[in-house]
Formats: sequence, C-alpha cells, structure tokens
Amino acid sequence: MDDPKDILRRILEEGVRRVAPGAGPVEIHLERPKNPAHGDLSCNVAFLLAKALKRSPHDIARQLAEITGEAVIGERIFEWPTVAGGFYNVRQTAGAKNTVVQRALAEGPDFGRGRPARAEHILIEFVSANPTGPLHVGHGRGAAYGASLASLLEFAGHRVTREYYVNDAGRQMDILALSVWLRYLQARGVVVPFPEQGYRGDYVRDIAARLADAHVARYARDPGGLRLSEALADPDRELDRLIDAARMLLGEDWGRLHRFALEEMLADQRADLAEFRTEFDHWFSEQSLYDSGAVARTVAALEERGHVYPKDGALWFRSSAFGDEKDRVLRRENGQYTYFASDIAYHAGKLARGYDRLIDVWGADHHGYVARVKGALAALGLPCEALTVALVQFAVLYRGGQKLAMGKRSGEFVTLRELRREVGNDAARFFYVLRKCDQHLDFDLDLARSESQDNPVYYVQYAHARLCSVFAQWGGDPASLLEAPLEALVHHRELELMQRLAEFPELIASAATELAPHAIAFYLRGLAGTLHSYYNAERILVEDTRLRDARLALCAAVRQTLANGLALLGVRAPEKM
RNA sequence: GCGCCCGUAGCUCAGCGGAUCAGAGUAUUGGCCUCCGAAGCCAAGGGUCGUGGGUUCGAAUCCCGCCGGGCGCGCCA
Repeated sequence: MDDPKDILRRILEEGVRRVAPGAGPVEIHLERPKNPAHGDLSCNVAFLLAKALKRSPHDIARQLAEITGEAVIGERIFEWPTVAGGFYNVRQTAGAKNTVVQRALAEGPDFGRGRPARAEHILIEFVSANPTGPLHVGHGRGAAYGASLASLLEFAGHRVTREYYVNDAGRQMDILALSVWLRYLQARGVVVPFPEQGYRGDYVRDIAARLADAHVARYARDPGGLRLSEALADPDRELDRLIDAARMLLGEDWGRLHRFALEEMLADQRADLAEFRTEFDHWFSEQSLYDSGAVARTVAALEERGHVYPKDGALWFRSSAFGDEKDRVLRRENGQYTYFASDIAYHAGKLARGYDRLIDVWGADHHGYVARVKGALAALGLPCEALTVALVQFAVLYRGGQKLAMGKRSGEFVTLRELRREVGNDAARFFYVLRKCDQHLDFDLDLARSESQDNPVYYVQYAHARLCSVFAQWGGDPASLLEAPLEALVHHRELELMQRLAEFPELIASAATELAPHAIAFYLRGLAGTLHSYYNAERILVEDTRLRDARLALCAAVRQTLANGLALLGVRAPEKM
C-alpha cells in the first residue's frame, strides 16, 4: 500500500504546477508537526514560492488548499487541508491512521524495509584494524557503527557487501612475526633480547605458545646474531636489523612464521567480531594486491597519466593537484611501496569490482587521508565521488566518573573483548551508536553495566519484553489480530503510538541517506517511551474483547517495530529479562 | 601555522537539506504497585543554542571572523 506521505506529495506537486506554472520544479517537503493542532502532515512550499510569485505565503497556501482539496479528500484518508500562517496542513482521518498497524503486522520483519527507486550496490569497509594485536574499544565503535550502518542500508533496500581490509603487507607484520619468534625462543629458555618497539602484549606470548604447540622445535635457532646493539640511538633501525637477522636465520620458515602469526591474529579478531555480531563478507588481503601486481599497475597508470614524478630518489604522486595539501610518496627511496600506494590500488579495485558506491569507516585520526585517496581516484579518471568516508570519532571510557587512560604505548588500552565482557554485547552495541559518528563518545562503563532504569538499552528491551509478557498472558493466536477491529483505537496515546509507527519507514529512509544509525537508537527510545506511558495509563487485556483485540494488534505492531529496529543495531529483543 | 570534527539545560547529547525545535535522557524535588512486569509511569524547576557580525519575512540550523576543546599534518601503517 502507498504511503500517505507519498500520496499527498503527488497531489501537492500537481497543485504547485497549477498555482505557479512558471516556477519550475519545487521540492515538496512534508513533515510531521510536533504540535497536533497543526495536523498530521505539514508542508512549507508556500514559503518557498512566495518570493517568485510576489505573494504572501498565506495567500498561496490558501489557493493551494482550494485547488487540491478535492483530490485530498478523494483519497479518503485525509480531511480537507487547512492553512495556518502560510503552512499547508493536512489531518489524516481517524480511520486512516490505524492502517499502519495492519501494515506492520502483515509485513512483520519487513516492516520498514525500503524500496528505493534505484537500489545501489554498496561496498562498506570497516574496522580494518592492523592484524598485530587484539581489537580495542576504538575499533569497537567502528565495528558497531559499520555493522549497524550496513544493516540499515540493506534494510533501506540496497545491496550491501561488508569488507574488512587486512593490512598484512607492511613492516608491522614483520614486527609481529619477530615478536612472536622472540617470545617463542624465550619460552624455550633461549636468552634473547626483546626490542623496545616490539609488540609486548601478552597475546604475543600466547601466539608463541601455540606456535610451540603446533610446531615444537621447528623455529629454534642459534640466536647469535640477535644481540642488541649497545648503542640504541635509532630504535627503528635496530628493529629492522633484527627483522633482517631473523629472516636470515629462519630462511623459508620466516614466511611460515609470518603466516602463522597473521592467521592467529585474524582468527582472534574474527571470533571477537562474530561475538559482537559483526560479520564480514570479504576479508581482503593487502598482500594480494602486491602478489597480483595491482599495486605496480596502479602506480604505472598514474605515471602514464602524468601525475607522478621522481624526487630525492622516491616516486611522488602530485596529489596537491587534486585537492590535497601536498604531494605524497608512492614508492620510497628503498624501492618499497607505501601504504598509500596499495590503498590506491585497493580503492581503484573496489570500483572495478562494480560497486555503485563505496563507504569507508575510518577512525577520525585518519581524516587527513581522505583528500589523497579521493585525489588519487580522480587522477586515475575514476569517479571519486562514489567514495564516502565516514570518520568515527574517538570513544573515551569512563569508570567511576574517571577517564580511563588509553593508548597502545602505555599498554593500558582496553580491548573490545574486555569491554564486551564487562557490559555485555547488547549494551556495547547500543551505547556505541547512541552518538552520531562525528561526535566524541563518552562511554560510561558503570551506566552501560547497570541493570537499572538508568540504562537506555534495558529501557528499550524492557518495552519489548513487557509486550511479550502481555501476549503470553493473553495466550491467543497472534494471526487472528490481523482481523482486529482497529477502529476501536481512539485514545490519544493510541493515536500517538500509531503516529510513531508510521514514522518508522520514513526514519529508515532518512537514517540510511544520512548514514546515521544513531537515529534508530533515538527512535527506539522514543517508541519505547510512548509504549511505557500507554502501558501505565491503559490496560490492554480488558474485558471488552473488541477493544482488547484492537489494543493487542497495536501492541503486536509496536513489538514488531521494536524488534526490527533492535535487529538493525545488533541488539537482542528479549522476551523475558 | 594549516586542515578536519565539536561547543545546545548542572552532566551526557538529539535537533543542523530554514519556519510548526527550545528537545530527550540523567541529576534534583514531589507523587504512583491488593490491578497485563515499578528495569516502568506522572509532575515540577532548569538554556539569550560559545561569541561577534552577515544573508532572510524568519537562523540552534546557512556564510564570515573570533574564543574554547579534540584530532591530524612521516619516504609509518
């Protein structure tokens, strides 16, 4: 069935053509006024036309009402349009409002699903953490945002592919492999130094232990060449020297060790994310871009187009010609490609794979990176506007009113796993998306953990569980509610609930357009609040079976909507709590 | 210094393709369980929407300056 909003929009478009024939196309923007005195749908188009027509908005709106009135009431779901201060207002008939209840019950899990005129095929890349350590709470926000956004876009009617870019090619992986190997040797009683800049977390020892379990002594070597230099003037160079030494000593086993460490880390991240209800369709390897020659080809393509030049022994991309602050290195003096080079190849490849639209979810600390990636795509003659980068700001944890120290250096950082254990997956998912992504997030652990009225997660879940409990008590067949006499729903709180339900499909559409899953969280809190008020004010299981069935139908619609919204956020809709 | 993000009630934040947006939660105060789950509800107080200009019939919302906070400015990834 058609949405009342769409019906009214069509009527108004025709009306505007008659009132202002020369005005050209005007966007008809309909909103739902907060003040019920202004009707159910309101339009400001008269204000937009006032200047061109040199007439007062009130006058235009009045004429619009006269012209469109017949068509409006002809739809049988609206009353005659009214005009207030230049606004064109329409009230839905009492009978029309309850159609949303039937719609929600009939469509069930699909209530709210969008049917866009043009469904896009969207690739959303998120998390993409370095596989050199466990995910921390910053990644958690990216995961929650990306997963919710992906679900939202899919629900809005698009085709969505979720991808994780695995940075398995850089020096950091060598450092991980080295760190694992050194811990492995240490566990065997070999005395070797551990460099300052190696990965020092306990997880490295765990991987080393599993390496020993799986391969026993295979990687044992005489560590003669591993002695640290006395002078640690340049720790970076020292680290490189150790990596080279390890590579020499291990020979072919170095690659094996490297892969082992990578697989261990990925398995850990994958399991962590799966528990967090965040799944990916692809895990895309950066290394594969080198193996396939895509990186070299991409740089060559840039070169052919004349956007590359040599300087100081390195190869530079002229990104300043494409909106970036300055030029960037593609290939270093030592012959190695930069991360930027592989990233260009990666993004060009994404477009080549046929997606209409790319969404990258990045930590806000990478914002300086956006211009150069888009610039490189433009330089390759690719549609860089197809790429949208959503920058997710930092999350700061609070416990007992105190900010938790964070940072990898200090080793104090809280892992996503620890956070999930402490507050649970539901609270974590919900809290993470309770802020729009460009807002800094204060994550209050005490609040998220509290099983009290303070906690917004439980507030929404409780509304769902409460309704389930009513249905359990009733014990009837939910399918019978499709026939419920909805005209019995006349209470102002019932009208308010139906109004909220009618907003749900619109919310999905707008939240998807704005890449704003937080809007769902806010909507759900509002819907739950309206439900709680209703529940406290009115009894649902009343004697009058006619009224009872109508109310049960309304409650079933609300429950369905809560469940649909929570599902998008990756939060459970429990029947009992 | 340059660039991006953010300044809205005591606190944490929605609202930012103009009007019908001064909002929510929390905190404070006072009420509501012999009755479908009180993890709930009802009520009260609380803000010149950082600041100064500009555009407009109309600005929290758009533009510019300033102030304050966060982040970034590697031949790291």
